[in-house]
Formats: sequence, C-alpha cells, structure tokens
Amino acid sequence: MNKANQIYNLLYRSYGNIPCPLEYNTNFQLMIAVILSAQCTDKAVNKITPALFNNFPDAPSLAEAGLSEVENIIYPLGLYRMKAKNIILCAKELIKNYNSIIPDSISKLIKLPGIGRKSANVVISHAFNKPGFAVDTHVKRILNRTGVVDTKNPDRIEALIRKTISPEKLSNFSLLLIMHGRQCCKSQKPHCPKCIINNKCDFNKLNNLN
DNA sequence: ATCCCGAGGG
DNA sequence: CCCTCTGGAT
Repeated sequence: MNKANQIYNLLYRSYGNIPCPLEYNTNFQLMIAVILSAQCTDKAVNKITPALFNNFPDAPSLAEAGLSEVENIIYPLGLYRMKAKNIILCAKELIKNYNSIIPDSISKLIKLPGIGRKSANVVISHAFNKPGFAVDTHVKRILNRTGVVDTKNPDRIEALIRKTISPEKLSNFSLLLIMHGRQCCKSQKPHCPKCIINNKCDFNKLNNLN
C-alpha cells in the first residue's frame, strides 16, 4: 500500500470520522462560515455566526445587509473588510446566477467571491457529500513533511491525493490531517517522538527526533 | 513571535 | 511567484 493510504489508516485509527467543525443550519450558512474561516480558527467563526445568521439567515437578507453592520459582527475574525465585502457580494451573485441555491460543483463555486479552491472543496464535501479534498496550511505541511508530496502548490497536492486516495475517504483525509496538524504536527514545534505516523515521515527521519 | 481549515491581485 | 488583508489565540 502507498504511503498516503498508510497514513490515512493510521490517522483514522486514532481520530475516526471527523465531523465538520463549523456550525450551520443550511448550505448557505455553511458556505458563508467557510468563507469566514480563512486565516482564523473554526472556534472563532462559530462564536460570531449565531449573531450573523440571526440577522442575515439567507442570501436575500445578506445581499441587502449594510457593509458596516456586517463588518462589526465579523470584526474579531480578522480580514474583516475583505470578508464582509465578499460574503455580501457572494449572496448577491448567488441570487442572480443560481436562484439562491448553492451550486454543487467546484468549478461553479470558485467563481463566487471569497470562494477559492480550498473553500469549494469544503462546501461540496459537507453540503453535498461529494469527494472534496481541502488543502489548507496543515494539509500542505504534513504531506510535504512526510514526503507524500513534494510541492507547495495546493492544486497539484489536491490532484496527487485525488489519484491515490479513494473518493469516499477524501473529505475525511483532509480533516484527519488538519486535526493531526493542530494537535501534533505543528508548524513550529512538532511532537515527532509521540507522533503516530512518525515511522512514515521523512521529516522525522531527517531530524532524528525519536 | 507565530499561526489560524485563504483569496485575490500584481 | 509574491504581496496584502486582519485580529485573536497561544
């Protein structure tokens, strides 16, 4: 078995099936929460989305929202001006082009303001149960350290993993790597000696940490 | 000081 | 490829 699948099995054994960390009631709210989650923790997003969705529960209400009011609500998340502008624009385009229904393909989703490839993969996997592989900073770091891939380009990483991991495992593989990245394979001080995949990892061998 | 489930623009 | 946008958590 190839290294990617070995790593999947080891991580799955200890973390299992990981649910979507973002809290939402509708696909629209999921998409907005995903946009807001850029460069901040899911916990921070979950803290402000109740207020946001109480005022603007759907595309029509958010499309008519005042920019400064939205900015005030999402302010703690950082990048708040860009995000406020993007989620309002996104709501407007959703109404105009998709009759307020979240599109179920990556190619359509990435055309919406604030939605890039990473976010599109998150949306299709949680909203439509389609195979999505979100390459975030953790996924990129672990797959490079272990030697599963040798590129920083997220599109290439996604393509490579889609070739080696079966579709039904893709979404959870991304979540498993994120979980392991936060708990163990940290950017600065990775806990290599106690890492459950250290015998599969080039980074660990290189640093001879166990 | 560094990182957080990035995206868009140059 | 690089830079900027952003504040909060650790």
